[in-house]
Amino acid sequence: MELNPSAATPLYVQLKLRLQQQIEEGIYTVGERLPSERELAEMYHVSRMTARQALQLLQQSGHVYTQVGKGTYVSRPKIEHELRRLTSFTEDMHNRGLQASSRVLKAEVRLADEETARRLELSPGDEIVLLSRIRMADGEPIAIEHAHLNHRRCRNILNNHDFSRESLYQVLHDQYNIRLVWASQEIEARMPDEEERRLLKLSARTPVLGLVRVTYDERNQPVEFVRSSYHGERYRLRVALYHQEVVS
Amino acid sequence: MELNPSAATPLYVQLKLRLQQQIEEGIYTVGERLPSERELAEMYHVSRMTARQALQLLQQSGHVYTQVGKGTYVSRPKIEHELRRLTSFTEDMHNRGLQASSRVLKAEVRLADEETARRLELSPGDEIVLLSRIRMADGEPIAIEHAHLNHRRCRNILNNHDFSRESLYQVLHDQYNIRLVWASQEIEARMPDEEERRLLKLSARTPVLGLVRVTYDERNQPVEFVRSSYHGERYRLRVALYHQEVVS
DNA sequence: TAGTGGTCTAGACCACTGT
DNA sequence: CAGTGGTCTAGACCACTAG
Repeated sequence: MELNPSAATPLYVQLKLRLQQQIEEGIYTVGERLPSERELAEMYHVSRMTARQALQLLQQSGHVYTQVGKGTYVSRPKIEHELRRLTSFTEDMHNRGLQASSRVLKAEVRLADEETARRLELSPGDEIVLLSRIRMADGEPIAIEHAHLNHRRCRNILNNHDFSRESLYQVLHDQYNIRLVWASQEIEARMPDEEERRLLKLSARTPVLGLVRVTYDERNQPVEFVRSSYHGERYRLRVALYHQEVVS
Repeated sequence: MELNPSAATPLYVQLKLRLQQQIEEGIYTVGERLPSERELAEMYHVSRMTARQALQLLQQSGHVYTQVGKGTYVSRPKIEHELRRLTSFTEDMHNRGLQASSRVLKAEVRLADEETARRLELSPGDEIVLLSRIRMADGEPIAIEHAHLNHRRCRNILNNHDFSRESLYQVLHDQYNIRLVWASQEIEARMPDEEERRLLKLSARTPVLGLVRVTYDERNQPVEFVRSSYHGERYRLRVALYHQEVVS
């Protein structure tokens, strides 16, 4: 029942997690009203503002919804919770219960062409890192992925890593302290070119899902520009869309 | 300079909008530090908590980012801000500078088949509304869209509306008080069937972008199940992905 | 050392919901 | 009417950052 005021995690986060756990355990069921903000404050010996912050986190994560004058209620569980997240290929396959592996096609420093420069907001001729990989699930080729990075942000990244095993996102985070926050993604259906057909072992009439993604850090600076082609019959992309904020 | 304490919009929203406007006007430029929370509180005669809430809104909308011990800084403007949002076809086309129009293929009440029942969390045989439309941009067919709704949530919706002109989302909101909050979307590349080829005027080797979307209201109850096929050469989907909250 | 954002408290008034 | 969430105040202490 008690929260730990001297712990490193804030009280409102502790309370959020506690309530989330109780919802997941069925102590509070779908549609049921949670204790009011004032009751929670009393139960857990915190101020009402702290209880309120916990409930706001729960609301943001989709576990509860509030009704003015009535109370806070448990939402129906969200399916596919992980859709919210920007995931790596490895995570994505893991979520699907498949074993991810990769083969590196190219890993080199080169000069940015016009499109890469535009997407990464560089000048043509600036140095970039190109990492091309075939992505496989349970040994079957699923996608070809060409990732372009601003070389200035990740010097020597190709020297110390084996990207047939390591995650690019993980390395960017751990070694270069680059946190990827959001991505803009364009998706199209098209017929594959000769190389794609060969590498993905596509039959004559199988299209590919073409993705172009630019990933940004917390300052909205482009970090990564990826062009990838997914096997039309073996891959289905899943995303979540949200209706945004009341304000503005 | 002054905020209006007696206005209907809360002070922190007023302040958020004020700051946002100043950022957009270039009064605060990219990378520049905003006044501190305490300074804002003094400048606008509000408490620090109120100023803080305004800054949190600005952060959530991607206009600023904070650094502990340093301050709050203006982010680089986000391109394609509208990606965040769950948009209707009409809005989508409008954003692309195209004129949207529709032709209704079917509009009827029928019994749910197995998949529709599963997606809308109904029992097979429950009544649903089926609305099938061809979507056009500047007169050219872009997509075929089959929308399925739980008939219980929107009785008589087909009697009073002309969905070749009206927006389904608008009607659900205005007349049935249904607010669509988020959607789970599956995307695939595939070859069209005979009907799709005919209706979308596809050449022999043009694939389609197949979408399956389930849209949920604030209680996470499924409202709409849509199956649509987009012309592979005339349409490119754009979405934004986010890396989710620090807290679990 | 001074200033920053992050957390937390203990109050207050408001509009809205149900009985 | 009593209870609810939404807003707002005026303080406080903390860990972190910079000069």
